[in-house]
Amino acid sequence: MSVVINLKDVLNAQGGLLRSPSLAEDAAQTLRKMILLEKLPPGTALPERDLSQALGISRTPLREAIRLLAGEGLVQYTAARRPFVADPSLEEINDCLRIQGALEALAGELACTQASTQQIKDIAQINATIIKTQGDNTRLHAFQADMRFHQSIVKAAKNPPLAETHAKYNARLWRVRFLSSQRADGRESTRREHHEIVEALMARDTPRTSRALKAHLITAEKNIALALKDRAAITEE
Amino acid sequence: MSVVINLKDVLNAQGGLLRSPSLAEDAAQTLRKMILLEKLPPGTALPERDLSQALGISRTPLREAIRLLAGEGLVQYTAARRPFVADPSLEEINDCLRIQGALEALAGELACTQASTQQIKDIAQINATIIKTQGDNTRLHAFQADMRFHQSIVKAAKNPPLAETHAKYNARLWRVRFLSSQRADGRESTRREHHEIVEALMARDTPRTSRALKAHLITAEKNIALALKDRAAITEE
DNA sequence: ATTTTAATTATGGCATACCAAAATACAAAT
DNA sequence: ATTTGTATTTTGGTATGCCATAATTAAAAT
Repeated sequence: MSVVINLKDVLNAQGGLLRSPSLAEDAAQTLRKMILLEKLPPGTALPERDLSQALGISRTPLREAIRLLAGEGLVQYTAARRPFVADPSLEEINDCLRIQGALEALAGELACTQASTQQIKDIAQINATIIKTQGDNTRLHAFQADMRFHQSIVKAAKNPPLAETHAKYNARLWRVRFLSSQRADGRESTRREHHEIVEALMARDTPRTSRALKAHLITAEKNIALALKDRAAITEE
Repeated sequence: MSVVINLKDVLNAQGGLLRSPSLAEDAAQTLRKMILLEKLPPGTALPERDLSQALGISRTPLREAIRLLAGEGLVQYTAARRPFVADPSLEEINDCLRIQGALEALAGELACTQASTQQIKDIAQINATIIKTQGDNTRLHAFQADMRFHQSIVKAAKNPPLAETHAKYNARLWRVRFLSSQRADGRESTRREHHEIVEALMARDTPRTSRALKAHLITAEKNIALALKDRAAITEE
């Protein structure tokens, strides 16, 4: 008996490259962006027929896309099972941020013992890039760099389910975090906290890393509360 | 303009009672049980046609059920998108247990400040019942009581997304935890650790509760490793 | 004018049919 | 006997149609 190794399987094992996405996954990605950029504002109804027609696909894959987003918390259902864009209260956002904080703290702890030196260097490198390009890039780019920073830490923890759950909460919090990243005042504390996280990681100091990441998420909580308050003031003019 | 309050909506808001489950949800529950009781052992292929026929439904809701289970990590897909019952390695199980540990620790911390005295009493009560009925109930009942104990703590944290994610990892770990709960030797340490958790909660001592829950999950990790080792020895006879 | 009730429409749940790609079985060649 | 090439079957992805129920509108009754 010979062991057959399929090239495609091997490639796909590495993070699902190569595999052409289904219409449902495409649609989910499209809808995700539309929700996060508030092209589909919170509370918007998502009728299957209209949406599928708008995206040029049939109801079946569109339905599946909506279920995916519901699994991420971006879409909810009414009692009559009608899907709509989730409109999380500040409380719910804070609930999610606390979870994200616990997940990142765990990731940081694991990274202290699991990460390769190269991975820690990479994390430091990403942070250096963030500082250097501060200002000249668009806000969107800066924000995405920040996401990469946190993702690289989670990745260094070498715990795939953790990465998955973390990614889910990232998606769920993307919109409000993007909102809060627009504000200039939190920038300095972000820079300082990132520095502390990198230092703690390089020292492979587990409790310090954990503390630094938790503190960072608490700061995020404060900034988001301020951003939403500002926004509410603007909206009701 | 009058504000219309729909009775059904109000009832459904309380945890989705009343709403008759869809065929997909029914099927998901059926499959969940079959997977967890190893009626569908790890690695089993889950062809849509056969399964839907076996359950007496069409492919559409069956597909949806499979996606639900995939979202919980109970089902995975091959590179060619063929679903099969997940067969987690000991490593992956431990990854999940660490996440569950972090989630429960967070829940315990939140419960210390958020839980009502009644809720903490309830938690203590559930634990008392576990101790009292130790032995005379079937192992399944004892196991379910243990689940209720942990769930009641998470519930007391008053963080719905946390409860949701915790429930997901519970589903994912159900099978191996059930397996390990069959072993008699871990029983005494479980009893002691449960006691410590309850004490810490009643004292509303945040760090102590956190520590107690983390320690409990580490014990679980050890017991599960032993249980899987035993089982492997039996299987290869 | 307001409330009830009936008719209409919109919407999600489900079943089914078709297709392309993957897996399998089988035949031929070496 | 092993490998290669080809036909067949299996399987997931997608589109579509029908149905029951919820939402909406129109009509009728008070």
